[in-house]
Amino acid sequence: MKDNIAAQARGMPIPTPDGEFTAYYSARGLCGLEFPPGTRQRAAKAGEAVPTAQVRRWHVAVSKALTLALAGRPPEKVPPLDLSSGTAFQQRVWRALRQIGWGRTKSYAQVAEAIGNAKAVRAVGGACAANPIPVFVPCHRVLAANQCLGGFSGGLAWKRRLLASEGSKSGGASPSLHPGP
DNA sequence: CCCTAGCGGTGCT
DNA sequence: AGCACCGCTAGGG
Repeated sequence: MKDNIAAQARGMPIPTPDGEFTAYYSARGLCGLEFPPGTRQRAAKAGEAVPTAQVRRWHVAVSKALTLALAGRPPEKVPPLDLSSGTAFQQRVWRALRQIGWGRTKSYAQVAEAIGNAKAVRAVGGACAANPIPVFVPCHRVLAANQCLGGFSGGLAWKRRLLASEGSKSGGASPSLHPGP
């Protein structure tokens, strides 16, 4: 899969009230999103697309959608996501994650069941950790079985933040969770 | 509360 | 091939 253009690994900034995110694009769409620096962040996949007119258009849409999401309003339309970097298993998980609606949550076990591999619970966690596009691929909507937070590669503070913006209770039922930083 | 065993995918040797 | 990670879970001290 190399509809490679100029192999330009440049990220494009998205200023938000919560800090500056960085977005990466391929020829197929958004392929990576980084949280603002400061806390833990993931190593985003490098984008390969030069900022064509289309990429710029995507970027505007992504920026708008992200800002909306952070403001607690579900983005109505999101640009195409390029998830081709993942393994077959990861892509299956990510697709399942995208079906979890705004404000809803699932456990890792439920996601495993949803992809028809009920025992691959822990592997689902691994796939979530490898998610290149947080927020839009809502890995933050996956909680531990006891409604505890579970983990989050971008830092649990972000997971809480995202859940809060969706009106989800992040383990509110069971206060005895091991929080994070 | 803590500990353990079993689980599946991934990435490194 | 093997092996050591893990954003897990269920079951027992």
